[in-house]
Amino acid sequence: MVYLELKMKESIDMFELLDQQKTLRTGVIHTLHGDLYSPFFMPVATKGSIRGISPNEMLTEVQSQILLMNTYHLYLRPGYEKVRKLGGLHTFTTWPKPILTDSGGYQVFSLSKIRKLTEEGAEFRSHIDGSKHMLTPEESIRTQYYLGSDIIMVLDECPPGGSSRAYIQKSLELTTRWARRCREELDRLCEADGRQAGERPLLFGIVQGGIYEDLRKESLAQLQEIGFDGYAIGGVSVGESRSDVLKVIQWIAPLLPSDKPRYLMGLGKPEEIVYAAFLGIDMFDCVIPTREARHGTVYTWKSADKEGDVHRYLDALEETSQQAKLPAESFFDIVRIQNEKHEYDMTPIDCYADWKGADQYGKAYIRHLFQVKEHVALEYLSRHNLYFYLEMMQYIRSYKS
RNA sequence: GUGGCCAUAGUUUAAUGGUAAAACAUCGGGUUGUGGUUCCGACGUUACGGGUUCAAUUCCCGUUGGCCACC
Repeated sequence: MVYLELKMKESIDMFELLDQQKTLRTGVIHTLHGDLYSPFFMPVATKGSIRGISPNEMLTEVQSQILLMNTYHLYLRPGYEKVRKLGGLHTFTTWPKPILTDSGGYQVFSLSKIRKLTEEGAEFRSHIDGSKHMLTPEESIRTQYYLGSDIIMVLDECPPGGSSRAYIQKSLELTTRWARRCREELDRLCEADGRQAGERPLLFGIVQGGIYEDLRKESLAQLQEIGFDGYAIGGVSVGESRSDVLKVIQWIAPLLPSDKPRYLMGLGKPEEIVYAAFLGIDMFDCVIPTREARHGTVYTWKSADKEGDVHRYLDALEETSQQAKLPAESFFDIVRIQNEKHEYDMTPIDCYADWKGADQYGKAYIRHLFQVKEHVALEYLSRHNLYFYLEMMQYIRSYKS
């Protein structure tokens, strides 16, 4: 009884709700490597680094609170045993703040050539050397645990957008069985290492169910029965229409436990993040700011009153989010650096950006560097988009209705 | 001066007596739990003038331009 009370208290303390404005909430998550103020965005450091930006710069300049790293990639290279010997990801990469790792499942499905899905796990061949591997729920958890992750994700199956209702139902049940095995494996590892509550990494479950409201609810109920430190919405924006994506978020976000962090996996565009944050999502990750930057697309502010623009967008969401729609007026613009109209334009990419170096180069020069494939241009644009995203999150957190 | 070879997209090259193809470049768009150089689309009066033919980028003659060899 005392133990149960202690356990309940612990799980409540791990996440604290600080404030709520309409359906938008701000909070703090306590992890083994410090506190995270939500809503926040997690830049994707696939193999232990954001492409072209050092961990030190992410810490001191970009000032990200957390990085996401990919278990699939780190499992294959350098492998978790090597990372463990080197002191874990934080020591290895010199990144001192929290790290969230994914389960590796998503990449097994999207990258590896041959795969076979069984009750036991996902069999796949490495995209690097073709070697055969078996990713089970237990192996995924062991890998994330020994990498030294602060927030561990369960292994799940993420069916593509067009999957049938019958398949999605079967799939989410498998995901639940895997989630239970993940829970048990992490508990076992922590107990073996004598870790008390509060000394353990957090484990998040993943709600599946595609575009079906009842299946989403069923998936969530099954996961809650097992019990997790946080709940993620998975299987979103994997091929469905934009309106379906918005609908799924609108349905499921309010149903996620309010005393636990809520994580929307893999999204999204700036307006989608503001939309989901308004509906009560706390955590985000997406490759868009860095991948689009490498392909020449950057997000820029519309006016000098950046914070006001984001807040007005949030105001407008009170109406539109009820119909699962986005407000008509945006708070940002898109610049494609390769466009010819920038050929003689010596003004900065974003005259309202105020990160160090944002006004250093004119568009004409960046465009030139981009066209001749100078890596420095890709890094500059990645840096710009990451600053944009993190600044946007800051304005979401400062919202008062 | 004589002989030979060549001329196709911005560039480098295909092809065929019957609506000209690719790569790269250029231009425009895409990218949502990252295979670092990605994906999709657009862009041509086949050097010029004549001839043969139902039909010529293709065959013939000439013009212009380029390359090679010889004197």
